[in-house]
Amino acid sequence: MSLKHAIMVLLETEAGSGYDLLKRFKQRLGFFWQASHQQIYQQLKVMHQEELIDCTLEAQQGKPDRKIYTMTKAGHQDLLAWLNKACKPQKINDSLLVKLYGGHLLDNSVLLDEMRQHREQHDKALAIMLEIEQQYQTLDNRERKDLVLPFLTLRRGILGEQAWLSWADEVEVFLSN
Amino acid sequence: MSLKHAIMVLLETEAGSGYDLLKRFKQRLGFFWQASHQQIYQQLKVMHQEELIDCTLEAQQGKPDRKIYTMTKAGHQDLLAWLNKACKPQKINDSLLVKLYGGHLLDNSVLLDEMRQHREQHDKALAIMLEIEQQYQTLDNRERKDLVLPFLTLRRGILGEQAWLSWADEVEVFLSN
DNA sequence: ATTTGTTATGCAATTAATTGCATATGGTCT
DNA sequence: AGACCATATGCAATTAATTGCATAACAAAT
Repeated sequence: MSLKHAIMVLLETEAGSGYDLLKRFKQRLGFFWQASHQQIYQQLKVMHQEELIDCTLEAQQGKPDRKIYTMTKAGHQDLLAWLNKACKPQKINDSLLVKLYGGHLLDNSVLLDEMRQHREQHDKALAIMLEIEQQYQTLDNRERKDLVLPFLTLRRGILGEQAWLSWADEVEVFLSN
Repeated sequence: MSLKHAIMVLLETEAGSGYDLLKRFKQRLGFFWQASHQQIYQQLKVMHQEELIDCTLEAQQGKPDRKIYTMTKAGHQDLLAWLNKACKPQKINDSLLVKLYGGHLLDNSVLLDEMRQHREQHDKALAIMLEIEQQYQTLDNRERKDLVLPFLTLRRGILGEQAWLSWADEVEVFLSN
Protein backbone atom coordinates (compact mmCIF):
# COMPACT_ATOMS: atom_id res chain seq x y z
CA MET A 1 0.00 0.00 0.00
CA SER A 2 1.25 3.45 -0.81
CA LEU A 3 -0.75 5.50 1.67
CA LYS A 4 1.88 4.53 4.19
CA HIS A 5 4.61 5.74 1.92
CA ALA A 6 2.80 8.93 1.04
CA ILE A 7 2.60 9.69 4.76
CA MET A 8 6.27 8.88 5.17
CA VAL A 9 7.23 11.20 2.33
CA LEU A 10 5.61 14.00 4.33
CA LEU A 11 7.02 12.86 7.69
CA GLU A 12 10.49 12.54 6.24
CA THR A 13 10.66 16.31 5.70
CA GLU A 14 9.00 17.32 8.94
CA ALA A 15 7.56 15.53 11.99
CA GLY A 16 3.92 16.13 12.85
CA SER A 17 0.68 14.95 14.40
CA GLY A 18 -2.08 13.08 12.62
CA TYR A 19 -3.96 16.28 12.11
CA ASP A 20 -0.85 18.00 10.75
CA LEU A 21 -0.32 15.19 8.32
CA LEU A 22 -3.93 15.31 7.30
CA LYS A 23 -3.69 18.96 6.42
CA ARG A 24 -0.37 18.63 4.68
CA PHE A 25 -1.78 15.71 2.78
CA LYS A 26 -4.66 17.76 1.42
CA GLN A 27 -2.47 20.73 0.57
CA ARG A 28 0.47 18.95 -0.98
CA LEU A 29 -0.57 15.52 -2.18
CA GLY A 30 -4.31 16.07 -2.37
CA PHE A 31 -4.35 16.63 -6.12
CA PHE A 32 -3.03 13.18 -6.83
CA TRP A 33 -3.63 11.18 -3.68
CA GLN A 34 -6.85 11.22 -1.76
CA ALA A 35 -7.23 9.88 1.77
CA SER A 36 -9.75 10.50 4.54
CA HIS A 37 -8.82 11.40 8.11
CA GLN A 38 -9.95 7.96 9.28
CA GLN A 39 -7.58 6.33 6.87
CA ILE A 40 -4.65 8.49 7.94
CA TYR A 41 -5.16 8.02 11.69
CA GLN A 42 -5.54 4.30 11.16
CA GLN A 43 -2.39 4.03 9.09
CA LEU A 44 -0.40 6.04 11.63
CA LYS A 45 -1.49 3.60 14.30
CA VAL A 46 -0.46 0.62 12.18
CA MET A 47 2.82 2.25 11.18
CA HIS A 48 3.58 2.91 14.84
CA GLN A 49 2.92 -0.73 15.68
CA GLU A 50 5.27 -1.70 12.87
CA GLU A 51 7.83 0.73 14.29
CA LEU A 52 8.13 2.65 11.07
CA ILE A 53 7.43 5.79 13.08
CA ASP A 54 7.91 6.95 16.67
CA CYS A 55 5.29 8.77 18.68
CA THR A 56 5.65 11.28 21.51
CA LEU A 57 2.80 12.96 23.35
CA GLU A 58 2.71 16.73 23.48
CA ALA A 59 0.45 18.31 26.09
CA GLN A 60 -1.61 21.34 25.17
CA GLN A 61 -3.63 23.66 27.33
CA GLY A 62 -7.34 22.88 27.02
CA LYS A 63 -7.12 20.90 23.80
CA PRO A 64 -6.45 17.16 23.84
CA ASP A 65 -2.85 15.98 23.61
CA ARG A 66 -1.24 15.86 20.24
CA LYS A 67 0.63 12.77 19.18
CA ILE A 68 3.74 13.83 17.34
CA TYR A 69 5.07 11.26 14.94
CA THR A 70 8.64 11.06 13.67
CA MET A 71 10.33 8.66 11.29
CA THR A 72 12.40 5.81 12.68
CA LYS A 73 15.43 4.39 10.92
CA ALA A 74 13.35 1.38 9.90
CA GLY A 75 10.74 3.76 8.48
CA HIS A 76 13.34 5.65 6.53
CA GLN A 77 14.69 2.45 5.05
CA ASP A 78 11.23 1.19 4.22
CA LEU A 79 10.54 4.45 2.42
CA LEU A 80 13.81 4.26 0.50
CA ALA A 81 13.06 0.68 -0.50
CA TRP A 82 9.63 1.71 -1.74
CA LEU A 83 11.02 4.66 -3.67
CA ASN A 84 13.57 2.43 -5.33
CA LYS A 85 11.20 -0.16 -6.64
CA ALA A 86 9.03 0.45 -9.67
CA CYS A 87 5.48 1.48 -8.92
CA LYS A 88 2.39 0.19 -10.65
CA PRO A 89 0.63 2.27 -13.24
CA GLN A 90 -2.19 4.36 -11.82
CA LYS A 91 -5.45 2.53 -11.47
CA ILE A 92 -8.25 4.39 -13.18
CA ASN A 93 -11.88 3.94 -12.21
CA ASP A 94 -13.86 6.79 -13.65
CA SER A 95 -17.60 6.37 -13.28
CA LEU A 96 -18.35 9.44 -15.37
CA LEU A 97 -17.00 7.59 -18.39
CA VAL A 98 -19.00 4.49 -17.55
CA LYS A 99 -22.07 6.67 -17.44
CA LEU A 100 -21.21 8.28 -20.74
CA TYR A 101 -20.64 4.87 -22.29
CA GLY A 102 -24.08 3.79 -21.19
CA GLY A 103 -25.58 7.19 -21.90
CA HIS A 104 -27.82 6.07 -24.77
CA LEU A 105 -30.31 5.17 -22.04
CA LEU A 106 -30.51 8.84 -21.08
CA ASP A 107 -31.41 12.13 -22.63
CA ASN A 108 -28.40 14.09 -23.87
CA SER A 109 -29.43 16.97 -21.64
CA VAL A 110 -28.87 14.80 -18.57
CA LEU A 111 -25.38 13.98 -19.76
CA LEU A 112 -24.61 17.60 -20.56
CA ASP A 113 -25.81 18.59 -17.14
CA GLU A 114 -23.58 16.10 -15.44
CA MET A 115 -20.68 17.28 -17.57
CA ARG A 116 -21.29 20.83 -16.46
CA GLN A 117 -21.20 19.85 -12.80
CA HIS A 118 -17.90 18.08 -13.28
CA ARG A 119 -16.52 20.95 -15.32
CA GLU A 120 -17.08 23.28 -12.39
CA GLN A 121 -14.92 21.10 -10.20
CA HIS A 122 -12.20 20.84 -12.80
CA ASP A 123 -12.30 24.60 -13.39
CA LYS A 124 -11.81 25.23 -9.71
CA ALA A 125 -9.01 22.72 -9.36
CA LEU A 126 -7.20 24.22 -12.35
CA ALA A 127 -7.57 27.75 -10.99
CA ILE A 128 -6.06 26.74 -7.67
CA MET A 129 -3.17 24.98 -9.33
CA LEU A 130 -2.46 27.92 -11.65
CA GLU A 131 -2.43 30.15 -8.59
CA ILE A 132 0.16 27.97 -6.90
CA GLU A 133 2.17 27.91 -10.11
CA GLN A 134 2.19 31.72 -10.14
CA GLN A 135 3.57 31.75 -6.63
CA TYR A 136 6.26 29.32 -7.63
CA GLN A 137 7.34 31.56 -10.48
CA THR A 138 7.92 34.49 -8.12
CA LEU A 139 10.51 32.50 -6.14
CA ASP A 140 14.22 32.99 -6.75
CA ASN A 141 16.36 30.46 -8.62
CA ARG A 142 17.52 28.69 -5.51
CA GLU A 143 14.05 28.14 -4.11
CA ARG A 144 12.66 27.10 -7.48
CA LYS A 145 15.38 24.49 -7.76
CA ASP A 146 14.61 23.15 -4.29
CA LEU A 147 10.96 22.81 -5.15
CA VAL A 148 11.27 21.49 -8.68
CA LEU A 149 9.82 18.07 -7.85
CA PRO A 150 6.64 19.36 -6.17
CA PHE A 151 6.43 21.80 -9.07
CA LEU A 152 6.50 18.94 -11.55
CA THR A 153 3.67 17.17 -9.75
CA LEU A 154 1.76 20.43 -9.97
CA ARG A 155 2.42 20.57 -13.69
CA ARG A 156 0.94 17.10 -14.01
CA GLY A 157 -2.19 18.40 -12.37
CA ILE A 158 -2.35 21.45 -14.60
CA LEU A 159 -1.81 19.56 -17.85
CA GLY A 160 -4.26 16.91 -16.74
CA GLU A 161 -7.00 19.39 -15.93
CA GLN A 162 -6.46 21.31 -19.15
CA ALA A 163 -6.81 18.08 -21.09
CA TRP A 164 -9.98 17.27 -19.20
CA LEU A 165 -11.46 20.64 -20.05
CA SER A 166 -10.55 20.35 -23.74
CA TRP A 167 -12.26 17.00 -23.76
CA ALA A 168 -15.34 18.48 -22.09
CA ASP A 169 -15.48 21.04 -24.92
CA GLU A 170 -15.49 18.22 -27.45
CA VAL A 171 -18.21 16.39 -25.60
CA GLU A 172 -20.38 19.48 -25.56
CA VAL A 173 -19.99 19.93 -29.31
CA PHE A 174 -20.95 16.32 -30.00
CA LEU A 175 -23.90 16.20 -27.62
CA SER A 176 -25.37 19.65 -28.27
CA ASN A 177 -27.54 18.87 -31.27
CA MET B 1 -20.35 0.80 -6.05
CA SER B 2 -20.12 1.30 -9.75
CA LEU B 3 -18.60 -1.97 -10.83
CA LYS B 4 -22.11 -3.35 -10.68
CA HIS B 5 -23.34 -0.59 -12.91
CA ALA B 6 -20.45 -0.89 -15.30
CA ILE B 7 -21.34 -4.56 -15.71
CA MET B 8 -24.99 -3.67 -16.22
CA VAL B 9 -24.11 -1.13 -18.90
CA LEU B 10 -22.54 -4.00 -20.83
CA LEU B 11 -25.30 -6.49 -20.05
CA GLU B 12 -27.97 -4.01 -21.06
CA THR B 13 -26.76 -4.11 -24.66
CA GLU B 14 -26.12 -7.84 -24.82
CA ALA B 15 -26.47 -10.82 -22.47
CA GLY B 16 -23.40 -12.85 -21.70
CA SER B 17 -21.44 -15.08 -19.38
CA GLY B 18 -18.94 -13.94 -16.78
CA TYR B 19 -16.12 -14.65 -19.15
CA ASP B 20 -17.86 -12.70 -21.91
CA LEU B 21 -18.33 -9.77 -19.63
CA LEU B 22 -14.74 -9.96 -18.53
CA LYS B 23 -13.51 -9.71 -22.10
CA ARG B 24 -15.96 -6.98 -23.03
CA PHE B 25 -14.91 -5.14 -19.92
CA LYS B 26 -11.27 -5.12 -20.94
CA GLN B 27 -12.00 -4.17 -24.52
CA ARG B 28 -14.60 -1.51 -23.97
CA LEU B 29 -14.32 -0.11 -20.47
CA GLY B 30 -10.79 -1.18 -19.69
CA PHE B 31 -9.25 2.21 -20.45
CA PHE B 32 -11.23 3.90 -17.72
CA TRP B 33 -12.41 1.13 -15.43
CA GLN B 34 -10.22 -1.67 -14.23
CA ALA B 35 -11.53 -4.83 -12.64
CA SER B 36 -10.10 -8.31 -12.16
CA HIS B 37 -11.91 -11.51 -13.11
CA GLN B 38 -12.39 -12.35 -9.42
CA GLN B 39 -14.14 -9.08 -8.89
CA ILE B 40 -16.42 -9.57 -11.87
CA TYR B 41 -17.43 -13.14 -11.03
CA GLN B 42 -18.06 -12.10 -7.44
CA GLN B 43 -20.20 -9.16 -8.42
CA LEU B 44 -22.22 -11.27 -10.85
CA LYS B 45 -22.97 -13.67 -8.01
CA VAL B 46 -24.05 -10.83 -5.72
CA MET B 47 -26.09 -9.19 -8.45
CA HIS B 48 -27.83 -12.48 -9.10
CA GLN B 49 -28.68 -12.82 -5.41
CA GLU B 50 -30.08 -9.30 -5.50
CA GLU B 51 -32.07 -10.26 -8.57
CA LEU B 52 -30.62 -7.51 -10.68
CA ILE B 53 -29.73 -10.17 -13.24
CA ASP B 54 -31.05 -13.57 -14.26
CA CYS B 55 -28.89 -16.58 -14.92
CA THR B 56 -29.42 -19.55 -17.23
CA LEU B 57 -27.03 -22.43 -17.71
CA GLU B 58 -25.86 -23.28 -21.19
CA ALA B 59 -24.32 -26.69 -21.70
CA GLN B 60 -21.26 -27.01 -23.91
CA GLN B 61 -19.52 -30.07 -25.23
CA GLY B 62 -16.40 -30.80 -23.22
CA LYS B 63 -16.05 -27.36 -21.67
CA PRO B 64 -17.80 -26.51 -18.42
CA ASP B 65 -21.26 -24.97 -18.54
CA ARG B 66 -21.50 -21.29 -19.23
CA LYS B 67 -23.72 -19.18 -17.03
CA ILE B 68 -25.50 -16.70 -19.22
CA TYR B 69 -26.62 -13.59 -17.42
CA THR B 70 -29.39 -11.26 -18.56
CA MET B 71 -30.80 -8.09 -17.06
CA THR B 72 -33.99 -8.25 -15.02
CA LYS B 73 -36.49 -5.40 -14.86
CA ALA B 74 -35.22 -4.58 -11.39
CA GLY B 75 -31.69 -4.48 -12.77
CA HIS B 76 -32.71 -2.19 -15.58
CA GLN B 77 -34.37 0.18 -13.16
CA ASP B 78 -31.42 0.11 -10.82
CA LEU B 79 -29.17 1.00 -13.73
CA LEU B 80 -31.43 3.84 -14.81
CA ALA B 81 -31.52 5.19 -11.27
CA TRP B 82 -27.74 5.09 -11.11
CA LEU B 83 -27.39 6.81 -14.48
CA ASN B 84 -29.75 9.55 -13.37
CA LYS B 85 -28.00 10.49 -10.21
CA ALA B 86 -24.81 12.53 -10.19
CA CYS B 87 -21.62 10.57 -9.87
CA LYS B 88 -18.69 11.44 -7.67
CA PRO B 89 -15.58 12.94 -9.18
CA GLN B 90 -12.95 10.40 -10.05
CA LYS B 91 -10.75 9.37 -7.19
CA ILE B 92 -7.11 9.78 -8.04
CA ASN B 93 -4.36 7.83 -6.29
CA ASP B 94 -1.24 8.06 -8.36
CA SER B 95 1.80 6.64 -6.64
CA LEU B 96 4.15 7.82 -9.37
CA LEU B 97 3.45 11.39 -8.30
CA VAL B 98 3.96 10.53 -4.64
CA LYS B 99 7.31 9.11 -5.60
CA LEU B 100 8.21 12.17 -7.61
CA TYR B 101 7.17 14.39 -4.72
CA GLY B 102 9.50 12.48 -2.43
CA GLY B 103 12.12 12.09 -5.11
CA HIS B 104 14.77 14.28 -3.45
CA LEU B 105 15.76 11.11 -1.59
CA LEU B 106 16.72 9.53 -4.89
CA ASP B 107 19.08 10.11 -7.74
CA ASN B 108 17.46 11.85 -10.70
CA SER B 109 18.49 8.96 -12.90
CA VAL B 110 16.25 6.63 -10.89
CA LEU B 111 13.30 8.96 -11.41
CA LEU B 112 14.03 9.31 -15.11
CA ASP B 113 14.22 5.56 -15.42
CA GLU B 114 10.87 5.09 -13.78
CA MET B 115 9.40 7.78 -16.01
CA ARG B 116 10.67 5.91 -19.04
CA GLN B 117 8.99 2.72 -17.94
CA HIS B 118 5.70 4.49 -17.49
CA ARG B 119 6.07 6.31 -20.77
CA GLU B 120 6.28 3.01 -22.57
CA GLN B 121 2.92 2.00 -21.17
CA HIS B 122 1.33 5.31 -22.03
CA ASP B 123 2.79 5.20 -25.55
CA LYS B 124 1.27 1.78 -26.08
CA ALA B 125 -2.10 2.77 -24.71
CA LEU B 126 -2.20 5.85 -26.92
CA ALA B 127 -1.26 3.85 -30.01
CA ILE B 128 -4.07 1.38 -29.39
CA MET B 129 -6.60 4.14 -28.87
CA LEU B 130 -5.51 6.00 -32.00
CA GLU B 131 -5.91 2.77 -33.91
CA ILE B 132 -9.47 2.39 -32.67
CA GLU B 133 -10.15 6.01 -33.52
CA GLN B 134 -8.98 5.37 -37.08
CA GLN B 135 -11.42 2.51 -37.39
CA TYR B 136 -14.22 4.71 -36.12
CA GLN B 137 -13.46 7.31 -38.75
CA THR B 138 -13.92 4.78 -41.56
CA LEU B 139 -17.51 4.08 -40.49
CA ASP B 140 -20.43 5.69 -42.28
CA ASN B 141 -22.42 8.55 -40.77
CA ARG B 142 -25.09 6.30 -39.34
CA GLU B 143 -22.68 4.01 -37.53
CA ARG B 144 -20.60 6.92 -36.26
CA LYS B 145 -23.69 8.49 -34.78
CA ASP B 146 -24.65 5.25 -33.05
CA LEU B 147 -21.22 4.98 -31.51
CA VAL B 148 -20.68 8.60 -30.60
CA LEU B 149 -20.75 7.98 -26.85
CA PRO B 150 -18.13 5.21 -26.86
CA PHE B 151 -16.17 7.42 -29.24
CA LEU B 152 -16.24 10.26 -26.72
CA THR B 153 -14.90 8.02 -23.99
CA LEU B 154 -12.14 7.05 -26.37
CA ARG B 155 -11.38 10.71 -26.96
CA ARG B 156 -11.02 11.16 -23.21
CA GLY B 157 -8.43 8.43 -23.23
CA ILE B 158 -6.57 9.95 -26.16
CA LEU B 159 -6.47 13.48 -24.78
CA GLY B 160 -5.54 12.14 -21.36
CA GLU B 161 -2.63 10.11 -22.68
CA GLN B 162 -1.38 12.93 -24.86
CA ALA B 163 -1.39 15.22 -21.83
CA TRP B 164 0.50 12.61 -19.85
CA LEU B 165 3.15 12.36 -22.54
CA SER B 166 3.54 16.14 -22.80
CA TRP B 167 4.03 16.21 -19.07
CA ALA B 168 6.62 13.46 -19.27
CA ASP B 169 8.53 15.59 -21.79
CA GLU B 170 8.55 18.46 -19.31
CA VAL B 171 9.75 16.21 -16.53
CA GLU B 172 12.61 14.97 -18.66
CA VAL B 173 13.71 18.51 -19.44
CA PHE B 174 13.69 19.49 -15.77
CA LEU B 175 15.44 16.39 -14.49
CA SER B 176 18.03 15.93 -17.23
CA ASN B 177 20.75 18.20 -15.89
C1' DA C 1 5.13 -35.81 -25.74
C1' DT C 2 5.14 -31.49 -23.30
C1' DT C 3 4.67 -26.86 -22.68
C1' DT C 4 1.94 -22.86 -23.39
C1' DG C 5 -2.30 -20.31 -24.19
C1' DT C 6 -7.30 -19.67 -24.20
C1' DT C 7 -11.67 -20.73 -22.40
C1' DA C 8 -14.30 -20.92 -18.14
C1' DT C 9 -15.07 -20.66 -13.56
C1' DG C 10 -14.62 -19.92 -8.56
C1' DC C 11 -13.18 -19.85 -3.08
C1' DA C 12 -10.70 -17.97 0.84
C1' DA C 13 -7.78 -14.88 3.24
C1' DT C 14 -6.14 -10.58 3.68
C1' DT C 15 -5.78 -5.73 3.02
C1' DA C 16 -7.75 -1.34 2.13
C1' DA C 17 -11.33 2.05 1.97
C1' DT C 18 -15.85 3.95 3.15
C1' DT C 19 -19.53 5.30 6.08
C1' DG C 20 -21.38 6.50 10.23
C1' DC C 21 -20.84 7.73 14.75
C1' DA C 22 -18.55 9.88 18.79
C1' DT C 23 -16.09 13.21 21.88
C1' DA C 24 -14.16 17.62 23.58
C1' DT C 25 -12.34 22.48 23.49
C1' DG C 26 -12.00 27.17 21.86
C1' DG C 27 -12.94 30.99 18.89
C1' DT C 28 -15.85 33.76 15.88
C1' DC C 29 -20.08 35.29 14.18
C1' DT C 30 -24.97 36.81 14.72
C1' DA D 1 -27.03 32.82 24.17
C1' DG D 2 -26.64 29.77 20.43
C1' DA D 3 -24.81 28.29 16.02
C1' DC D 4 -21.03 27.06 13.49
C1' DC D 5 -16.22 26.13 12.26
C1' DA D 6 -11.53 24.56 13.21
C1' DT D 7 -8.71 21.76 16.09
C1' DA D 8 -7.79 17.01 17.42
C1' DT D 9 -8.64 12.49 17.79
C1' DG D 10 -10.59 7.80 17.22
C1' DC D 11 -13.79 3.13 16.98
C1' DA D 12 -16.82 -0.07 14.59
C1' DA D 13 -19.28 -1.95 10.83
C1' DT D 14 -19.55 -2.64 6.28
C1' DT D 15 -18.16 -2.78 1.56
C1' DA D 16 -14.74 -3.31 -1.92
C1' DA D 17 -10.48 -4.86 -3.84
C1' DT D 18 -6.29 -7.68 -3.94
C1' DT D 19 -3.63 -11.81 -3.71
C1' DG D 20 -3.07 -16.45 -3.92
C1' DC D 21 -4.73 -20.72 -5.02
C1' DA D 22 -7.45 -24.13 -7.61
C1' DT D 23 -9.77 -26.86 -11.34
C1' DA D 24 -10.47 -28.64 -16.02
C1' DA D 25 -10.86 -29.14 -21.14
C1' DC D 26 -9.10 -28.27 -25.66
C1' DA D 27 -6.02 -26.41 -29.25
C1' DA D 28 -1.74 -25.12 -31.19
C1' DA D 29 2.94 -25.10 -31.31
C1' DT D 30 7.78 -27.05 -30.38
